[in-house]
Amino acid sequence: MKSYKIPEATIARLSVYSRYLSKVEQQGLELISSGEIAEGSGVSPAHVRKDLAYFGEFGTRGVGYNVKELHRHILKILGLDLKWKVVIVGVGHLGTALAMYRGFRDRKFEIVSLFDVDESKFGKVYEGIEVKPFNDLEKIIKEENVDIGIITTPTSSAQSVADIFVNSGIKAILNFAPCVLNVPYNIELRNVDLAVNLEVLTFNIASKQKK
Amino acid sequence: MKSYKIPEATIARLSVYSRYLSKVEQQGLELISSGEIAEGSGVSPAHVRKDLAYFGEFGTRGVGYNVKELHRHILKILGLDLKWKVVIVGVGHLGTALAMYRGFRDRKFEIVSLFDVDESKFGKVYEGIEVKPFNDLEKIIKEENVDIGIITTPTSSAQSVADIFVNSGIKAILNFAPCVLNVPYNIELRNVDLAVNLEVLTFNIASKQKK
DNA sequence: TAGATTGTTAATCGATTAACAATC
DNA sequence: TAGATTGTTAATCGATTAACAATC
Repeated sequence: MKSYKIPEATIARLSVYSRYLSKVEQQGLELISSGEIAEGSGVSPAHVRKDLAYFGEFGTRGVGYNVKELHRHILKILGLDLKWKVVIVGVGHLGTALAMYRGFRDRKFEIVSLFDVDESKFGKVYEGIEVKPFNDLEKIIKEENVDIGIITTPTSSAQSVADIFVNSGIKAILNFAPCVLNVPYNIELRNVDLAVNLEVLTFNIASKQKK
Repeated sequence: MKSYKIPEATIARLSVYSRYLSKVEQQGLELISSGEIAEGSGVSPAHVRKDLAYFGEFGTRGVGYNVKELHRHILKILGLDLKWKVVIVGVGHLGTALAMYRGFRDRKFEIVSLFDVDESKFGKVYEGIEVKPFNDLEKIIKEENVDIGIITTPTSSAQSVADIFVNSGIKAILNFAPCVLNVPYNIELRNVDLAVNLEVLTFNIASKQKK
């Protein structure tokens, strides 16, 4: 693996390629070209080849890529050959939706538990995942060696959840609360702001209409 | 408004600034500097000023920005002074979560209806929003002049939902199904792939560990 | 005037794309 | 050899950042 910095957009695209390859593999196709992957993923062929080139040579010139092999390589690159333990804090609609989200379950993510402060939710089970008291969060992260924490609480609690994550030795945080979290540089943090997506669309529509 | 192309990232940041300004406005603060907005939004002060500069001059040199005024300006830029009608197709966990999502309701988005093919869901009401038969989708979009359609169906149905959206004259689509949709160039399309976010994190953790 | 902070320019940095040599 | 497609380079494009003139 080469050592220059790899764009985050490249990683996001690799994830998209892998999902498409998974579909293609199920269809029994053996060989695929960068052009076909590009079409199936909504990017350019040059993009596909460049993205892959960061990590090695996976194809055969004049021929293409072996679907199965390339798929396995990409999963390995993304760390998806490993099993990842995840907890979700905040058992609202979004939290439970994520707990049951097929896109997470199809990969090797294991959702260890859900957590909430609301006593009335304790013990509830969603698709085999139990809701536990927020007070047990730190203990369980340590015991189970949880890798990733997902925050789906209201904004007001997000930072304190993040603090507990950090103290418990979690490695990465996926935050759905629309706020800026302070975490040490060695913790991977990714914010997903659902409302931003709608607002980019309204901007685009509105600017068209103004013309 | 100047006419050179505005980066999409700028729009996404404006949305974040507006949320922070909303908070600051509630606290009763009147003046704010680019540095403070930057800190509250997790970006650099230069970024804040550059982003705003695409749209005009909203501050006073040596002084800063009037919180209320700037907030109103940004909302206007994003098209959030208007009311937007939204439908959600696919009443799974994610669909209902989005229907009830505060981040959407706090803005001026009006969720007109939810739609599903499953008869047993027809007539159910989530926070005042009724689930209607998928067959009525086209009719209602036209009748109600719906602006934005959200897709939270399984991947296999996503394209056919998009086709109906397009035929019904919807202006923008927010797609949560992990697939590439084909829509005419004049329809605004935005894909949100929740699993990609987790996979960017696993890549980052995995590459650290390999070092 | 001195201090502060914006608006804008120019420099830097990084990502995308086109093109082609390598090679099956 | 001719055709095809990768891997890689170099050119282009665009976004970020630093720096500073403008100005309150």
